[in-house]
Amino acid sequence: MADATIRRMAVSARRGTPLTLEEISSTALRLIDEGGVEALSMRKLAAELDVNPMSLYHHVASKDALIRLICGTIQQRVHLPEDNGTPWQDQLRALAVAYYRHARSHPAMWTYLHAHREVIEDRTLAIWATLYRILRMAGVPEPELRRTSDVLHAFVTGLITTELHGHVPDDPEETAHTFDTAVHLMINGLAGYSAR
Amino acid sequence: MADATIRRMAVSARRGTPLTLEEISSTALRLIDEGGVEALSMRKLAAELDVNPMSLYHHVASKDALIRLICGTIQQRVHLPEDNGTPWQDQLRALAVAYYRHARSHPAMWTYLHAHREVIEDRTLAIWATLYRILRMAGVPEPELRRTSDVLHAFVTGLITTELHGHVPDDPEETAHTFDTAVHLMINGLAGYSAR
DNA sequence: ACCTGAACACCGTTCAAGT
DNA sequence: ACCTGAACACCGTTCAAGT
Repeated sequence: MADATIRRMAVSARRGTPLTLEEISSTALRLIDEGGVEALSMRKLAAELDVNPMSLYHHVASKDALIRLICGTIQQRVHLPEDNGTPWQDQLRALAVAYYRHARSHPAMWTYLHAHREVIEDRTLAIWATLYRILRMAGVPEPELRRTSDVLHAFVTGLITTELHGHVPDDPEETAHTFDTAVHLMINGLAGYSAR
Repeated sequence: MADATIRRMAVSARRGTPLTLEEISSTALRLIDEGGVEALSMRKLAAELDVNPMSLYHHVASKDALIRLICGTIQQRVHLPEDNGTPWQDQLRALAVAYYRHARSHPAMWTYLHAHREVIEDRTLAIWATLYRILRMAGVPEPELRRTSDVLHAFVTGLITTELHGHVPDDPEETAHTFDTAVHLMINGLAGYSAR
């Protein structure tokens, strides 16, 4: 009815180029980055892509499936530090920093991800391999590895969530200092293993 | 139009008794407990109370304000352990356990609360006083108190979030063990202070 | 003072129909 | 194969009207 509709019909389908899953999910992620997960609606997303809302359902089963898809691609995007031969304390810190940087790049999606952990939990994820490697260096005994890595992951997750939603507007100095305190606490806590 | 409407009109207002804020917020909390925050709708809430949806707006400014109200009452409900003269290690553990119990009583609301931390942050809350007291006993120097308590609170929050959304369906033994690991890590981490 | 119905501007999703 | 419009069953909230 509106002239937007007429224009769209005239070009057969949205500007000529066909809709792709990649295009859908990256635009959806941008909307989430800009306004939080609750700002994503299938209708707004379709408008952003200059497409009929229902066209989306030809590429994606539901809004939920779309969000899960985005969660997956985000998780693969974390850049984990390699083993560089430095002491485990340094490597643990580097891992935590990398995780924090990753969270900062898509804060809203990250928060959603960790409040709906059923979406993650893929224990084959590279993060766990890296964490295991570092904890072995720290002297954590094999049977304690899984639990210890779970706990440390939970600690860092809690820390990042707090930092992301914490002090307005954003104080890098304060964040760095808090981060230092946290890493020191974790390293101290693990020190008991290598001492024995 | 439906006979429910006719019945309601006949009794003048919903079963005779007038609507109260208490009744609204406790019913809303029940709905959230049962189906998560996303299961709360003003219209479903009104139906549950056998009232016109718009009547709610006479007691509450918006759905958001209602949720904030519930967040507040929930937070006051946490039962914090008193100083009982035992070592700080025991008291820290007791505090963490109390916090976990509290989270378990309203998991959905608790998760929402900690993913929207702008709703909390009231530093006068009793939890911070208790944490400060314990950390002073642990030998944390005064200028480090705020940051250290922030970090430990973040750690416990992350741990609880993980536990709440973790292993299906619910393994108390595993939870207890993980909890032990976490508390030991924190106590070990803090031990550096009293040693000096 | 408190409650209500109709209405507005939104949602996600189904389905039958178009090219 | 891919896209579309109309429709359905929902939302939160405003507003004028009722008691």
